[in-house]
Amino acid sequence: MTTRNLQHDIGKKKPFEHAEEEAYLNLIRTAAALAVDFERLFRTHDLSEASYNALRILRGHAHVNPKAGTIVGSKASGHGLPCHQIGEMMVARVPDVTRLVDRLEEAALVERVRCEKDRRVVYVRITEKGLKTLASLDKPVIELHKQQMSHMTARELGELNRLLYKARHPEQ
Amino acid sequence: MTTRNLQHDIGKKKPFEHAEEEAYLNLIRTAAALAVDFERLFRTHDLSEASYNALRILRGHAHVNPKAGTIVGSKASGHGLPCHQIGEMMVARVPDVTRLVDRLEEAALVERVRCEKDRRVVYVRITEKGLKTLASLDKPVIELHKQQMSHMTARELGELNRLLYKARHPEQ
DNA sequence: TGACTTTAGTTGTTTCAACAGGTATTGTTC
DNA sequence: GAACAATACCTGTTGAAACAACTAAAGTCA
Repeated sequence: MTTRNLQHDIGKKKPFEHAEEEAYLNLIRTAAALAVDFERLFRTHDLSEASYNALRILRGHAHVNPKAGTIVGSKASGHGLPCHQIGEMMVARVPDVTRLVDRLEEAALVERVRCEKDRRVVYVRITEKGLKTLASLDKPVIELHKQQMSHMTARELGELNRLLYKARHPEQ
Repeated sequence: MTTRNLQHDIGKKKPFEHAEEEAYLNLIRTAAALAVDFERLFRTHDLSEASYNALRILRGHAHVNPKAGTIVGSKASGHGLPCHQIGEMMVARVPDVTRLVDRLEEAALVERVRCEKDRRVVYVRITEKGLKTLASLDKPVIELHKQQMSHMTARELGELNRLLYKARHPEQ
């Protein structure tokens, strides 16, 4: 058996000179390959990976009635999250949360509420429609995750998580 | 010591229920974090990650005089690579090689030659200017790779490469 | 309290990615 | 060899990412 690796994958003639370079390209290629499937899934609900991510963050910080799955509190009371906090929590930094929220608001998946205490701040809150959209995606998303990683053992997934975390934290 | 992981990284309140989901988000986040540095580096030479990648592919398939670093063969003879092959070899699939090449040609980093045998095909060839641009990036790129991965052991890099490769090849 | 800095968000502009549709050339099949 | 399909690339259009400049509000400090 010949060892298959990135070099053959991309039709590179010579082996990689530096394992660091190979790791980087491997990372980009794998991330892109897996992301394509999710992009396609999200697009069936007119969402991008970024807008889905933002919605997930907002759901995680909404006051939801666990039984009914509805939002607790009125538009004015139960504030959501300030724009800049959304930006900080996104998996991939988005340098334009304003327009990301614009599009979500356009689709009535979120709503904006100006903060009265600090009038610079705008709270963003997920709507019932946003919750429903996410709910309809929950199962397909988990299933796609499982499908993509079905051939990886639990130990491998754990090790991959550890190495990926370490890779982006040089200081620790 | 508390174990730092993705959950704390993105300010998630609950731990991940599925290791598959965590691995995916870890992957996207790490790839984005590392890519940002390269995007910035490439942009100092008016290149994107995609156009740099295409240039690297074209250099790998050019007939270069190893001593002088110049291109062997005239524009008409030493053909480069057909557009669709470039697309196949990119680390991240680009569904529009034409305009990627358009921009590179605009910047005089590549040139196009229509294939005489099969007139559908257009060969793309890196120019001397393209080679020079790449050459000036070679050292900074390698150094950035090393810097980003300086805290990873050789064993960890090898394991990361193995796991990433496996992650995107469910069939094997 | 008034000048300065910082923070939060918006707006304007340019570039690029994504998708679909179109044209020219070649391959295939009856 | 004519009709059809497949391939290779180009073009048109739309939406979104990237970057910078801008406005408004709040904090800082002499």
